[in-house]
Amino acid sequence: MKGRVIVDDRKLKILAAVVDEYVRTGEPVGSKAISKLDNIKVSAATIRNDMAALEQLGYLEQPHTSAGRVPTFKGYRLYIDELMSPPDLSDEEKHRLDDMIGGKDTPEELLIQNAAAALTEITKCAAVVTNSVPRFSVISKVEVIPTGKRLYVILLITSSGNIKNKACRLEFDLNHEQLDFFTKYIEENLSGVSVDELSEEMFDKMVAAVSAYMVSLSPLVKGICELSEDLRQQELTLSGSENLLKCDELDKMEVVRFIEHKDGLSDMLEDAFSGIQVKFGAESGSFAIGNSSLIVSKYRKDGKEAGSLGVIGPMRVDYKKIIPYVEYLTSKISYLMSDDDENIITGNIVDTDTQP
Amino acid sequence: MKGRVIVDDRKLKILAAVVDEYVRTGEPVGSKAISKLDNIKVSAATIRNDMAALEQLGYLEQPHTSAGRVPTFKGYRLYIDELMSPPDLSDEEKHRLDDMIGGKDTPEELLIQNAAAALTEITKCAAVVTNSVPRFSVISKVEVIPTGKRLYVILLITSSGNIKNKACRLEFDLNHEQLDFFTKYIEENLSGVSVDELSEEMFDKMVAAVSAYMVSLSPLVKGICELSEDLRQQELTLSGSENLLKCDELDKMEVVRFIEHKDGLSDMLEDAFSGIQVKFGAESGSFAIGNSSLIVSKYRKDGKEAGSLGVIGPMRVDYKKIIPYVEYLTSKISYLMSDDDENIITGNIVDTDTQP
DNA sequence: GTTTAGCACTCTATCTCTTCGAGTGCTAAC
DNA sequence: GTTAGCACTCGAAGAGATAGAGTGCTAAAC
Repeated sequence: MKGRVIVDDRKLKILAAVVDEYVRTGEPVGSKAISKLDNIKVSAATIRNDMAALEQLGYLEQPHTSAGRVPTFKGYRLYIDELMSPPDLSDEEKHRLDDMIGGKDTPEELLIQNAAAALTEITKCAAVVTNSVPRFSVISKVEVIPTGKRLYVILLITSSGNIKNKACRLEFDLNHEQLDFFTKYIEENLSGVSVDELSEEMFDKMVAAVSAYMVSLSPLVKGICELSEDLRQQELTLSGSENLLKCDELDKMEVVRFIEHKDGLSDMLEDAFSGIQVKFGAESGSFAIGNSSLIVSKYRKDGKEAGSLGVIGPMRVDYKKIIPYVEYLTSKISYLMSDDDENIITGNIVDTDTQP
Repeated sequence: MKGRVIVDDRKLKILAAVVDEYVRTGEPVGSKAISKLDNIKVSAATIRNDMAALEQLGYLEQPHTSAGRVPTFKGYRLYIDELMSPPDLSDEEKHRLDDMIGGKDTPEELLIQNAAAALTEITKCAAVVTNSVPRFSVISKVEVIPTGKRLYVILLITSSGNIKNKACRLEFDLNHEQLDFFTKYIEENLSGVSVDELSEEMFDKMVAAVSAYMVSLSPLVKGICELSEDLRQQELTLSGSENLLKCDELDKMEVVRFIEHKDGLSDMLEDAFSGIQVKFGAESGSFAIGNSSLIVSKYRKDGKEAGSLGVIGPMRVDYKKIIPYVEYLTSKISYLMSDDDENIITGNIVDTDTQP
């Protein structure tokens, strides 16, 4: 074994070239192919030496002795973080995306669905979106509405316009006074509370307090508790998953299991910090697909993180092309969802277009 | 070519045996394998002749010249409609199912979800259920709840316990009187109206009437109209879809596309008439999976069709086993959903005999 | 006329063997 | 430090060869 291997500029250039070629062709890349590239001036033999060094450093690997090199995920990581410079989208591409996702009057729900559809179509990968996360919203209203014999509907509304309801059957009917007491109590305890703060213990206490007044009220509190769980649960939509099955480099069984259970996806999306990020299946314990990569970015609503938008594909994916798309879409969605003039509370189904 | 080929009893018996064997083993069935069966007394040579005849008639086919026979979908059709006699479930099996789905006090929603889960587990196929269709239910309550500046939540509740809500933004805030007027008007016009009767024209008329009082009320009516459309739309749940992906005989791409879009499934379930039915993907244009089969039956609530329950698997599926399960579950669900004192219609053929 | 035994034939799946070529690492020369 | 040349390795792809399952047909038996 020789001494320390140094990563010089040429080696990085070669690494980038290998990744580009591999992404383009899907075949392991040999020294000869690299030497033919315009921006590489050295001979195949030199490249061979450098490639051997890059392999020793863990950036490249050989499927078998007499094959070309393939980037390792460490190689991709370096490529993405340091070597690659994705070009800007052309105006034409931007307009195309704009047309696909909708405008200010498009409901948020539809906006992110359209964005997912656009990503699916353009990238030929799977797209994943999460709903506007209601974390930063607060409970704005709780109603209990009698609808039949011992039957009540609970209505929970948040400041972000999320509405949940649930039917609840009690053992006894409530008279006006009791209903009033309950509604007041709940309003006092929940109004203005952030969705994030709602906890099981909190509801346990409320059950205790309410039961002291009237035992048979506790199912209502439990109902509200369940609704609040629904609220905290962010919805996640995976679309274009058939594209994942078309990828030869992904294990079909893993893909199938992933499509079914979406293991670890929610965490992966949640964990992402600001800006665009690329994560590899290999780097994450929970995210199930081995050779996959997730390109994800969070969109914002009125300056606050509201949800994520991402593309799932094989590790061998055209990052240069996809990253600008995801970046553009998230910023566009952030813009479309935010209110320039006032802080309007728009729910996922609010119809702002009120004229006939 | 010889003269007319006659389908005698023995040929049918052989066809049935071929289907049974094929279902059991998954391999093309040869004459020898059939001749070894206890209930077949003739020699392999005779069976060969009969199988050739069955092939000529389109009931069997050969994957290639020197392979055994496989049933065509026409063969399955004959088998299912005429030849097969599924055994009754044992009491043990019935109890097992009873435990799995719940009892009279289980909410309807949960009841059908449990039934789907049971079918998924037992059959190792996918199960599909549709919600109790609220067609026969009536609007029992409409509420309009102010929740913010010019923001209202509409709540629509049906007699069957279905609850829908929607946020709606108006151009002006309503005062107490206006809200009262609107609520009264809506209650008068919609209370007790069956979900089935709700029509676009009806709402158009209401928009006109309400606009005469106050133009900016019309978004509320439109909101209610949209909710009523939601009500009419039956919900469809596909569970255990990973089982479909495990089937070698189904095309993975088709399955994934199907899981994602559920093409044609709704129609297939809706089309079914009374009693248990088996449909093949090959027979239907819209239903997407080629070699699949759908075993479906409708359940009833108080004598009226309320929803469907079915199993989706490969055509090579153990009909003898699955059909009794689906039959039992639909009749059980029909029973559980209906009030005991009313006439209960059970079984695959309408049973006018109502005594227990 | 129907059924059966026997036999030649067909076709696939599987294995081995060979060839081909891409790509490498190493060495020696520049 | 770079390059040309060369022997070597290894997998992919193709060609037989073989085995086995199943058939269709014929002629004999019932």
